[in-house]
Amino acid sequence: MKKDESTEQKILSAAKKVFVAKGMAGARMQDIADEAGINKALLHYYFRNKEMLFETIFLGLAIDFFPRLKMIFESDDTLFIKIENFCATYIDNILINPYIPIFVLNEIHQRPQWFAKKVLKAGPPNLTKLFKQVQDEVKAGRIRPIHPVQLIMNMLSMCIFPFVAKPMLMTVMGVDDPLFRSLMEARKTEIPGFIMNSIKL
Amino acid sequence: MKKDESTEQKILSAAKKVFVAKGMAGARMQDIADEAGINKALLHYYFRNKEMLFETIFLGLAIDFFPRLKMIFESDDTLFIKIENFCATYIDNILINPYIPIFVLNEIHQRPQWFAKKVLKAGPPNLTKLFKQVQDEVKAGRIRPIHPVQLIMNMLSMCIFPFVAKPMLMTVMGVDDPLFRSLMEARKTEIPGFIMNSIKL
DNA sequence: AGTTTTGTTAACTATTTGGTTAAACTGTAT
DNA sequence: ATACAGTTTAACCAAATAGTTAACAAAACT
Repeated sequence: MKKDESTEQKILSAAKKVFVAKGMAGARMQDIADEAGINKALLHYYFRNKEMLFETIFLGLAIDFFPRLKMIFESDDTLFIKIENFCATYIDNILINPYIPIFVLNEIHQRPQWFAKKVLKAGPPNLTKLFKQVQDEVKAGRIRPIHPVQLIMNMLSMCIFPFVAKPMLMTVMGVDDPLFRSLMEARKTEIPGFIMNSIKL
Repeated sequence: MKKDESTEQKILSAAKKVFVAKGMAGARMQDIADEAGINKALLHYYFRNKEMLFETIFLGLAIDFFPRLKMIFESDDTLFIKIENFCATYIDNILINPYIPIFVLNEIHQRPQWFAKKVLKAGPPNLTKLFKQVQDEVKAGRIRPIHPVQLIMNMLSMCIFPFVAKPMLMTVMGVDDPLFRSLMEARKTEIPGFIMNSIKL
């Protein structure tokens, strides 16, 4: 419970924490109330029901995130700069809240249609420009031939997956928290380097 | 409901389907009973409670999976062959049940300690040999310098992440099911190629 | 055939959980 | 002070859900 925030802010912080940790299905309204240091009825005073509170949190995360993607992907930078920018920015942001990706991806998996509807309404990042840049670089003979979707998938995978799989990787590879963090810091430049080495001719 | 299976098998199939789709917290014993075409009490006759049924399913998936990993990683093949083998085998297997990775990773995220205990008991794949191979290749000057953990993370990420993020990628990138499948088929050789290009000197 | 064991069900119980109600409290304007 | 709106709480309710019971059916055993 944080003292100096307004009740609504306390609820939002608490809900974010509980939803991200346990997911929509696993989260309990009582847990959120406890975490916020308030009565459960007060939760329903501010947010009519669990669904609305969840939607507020989930869309808050998405709304916070998509514009950053858009800015990078739809900018006028070269492909190489975009890749560097994305990896550094994305990893930096996620390091602050490492469990958001698994939460978001799992909820999307639970309700793909609901997500698709919300995303289309919000105006998703437009990838056509980025795709065209890849195709142009290929045609110009500056990079090896590769399907733009495959390239973007590779980049997204290498940036996001380690966070999604953090507990598994730590167990199976015997990595502890500080090492994980420093590996991720390193990846901000490792991944762009890895990609460049692979596609540059 | 499948007719010609034993009741226990019907339960296991149904439970796997429901747990993988909805996760432990979201799955309902009634759903599993319905899916198996039996009474809910019969579920408790075969499996004392939800926790035990879940454990059976989850460990079944892990037990089915780790040995395959071990075989590849602990074999005597060269690093390059291991990478090729892993990508092709892994993607082939996951294409059959594409939602297992997000299910498994999410449950591990919910109960990292429980998972760590189970994994240590089961004897997890030993990566030291693979790590040493990477270091040797680096020393011999056959590949660019790279931390083995980073290389393995890159490979795992590119193989697994697209399945974890399937609904999001399909929405954001405008990919449909057949295209997704063919992209994944292509990745069985694309990923090893991408990695080779990046690290080969 | 009769008896015991195993498998199956309908109906039930206990608990968890999302949500409501009505009363009490807090500050503010009259 | 008092009336009043907004805020907060304790107590409560109803639905959902995991798990139990007791009776019944089928199979295996004598």
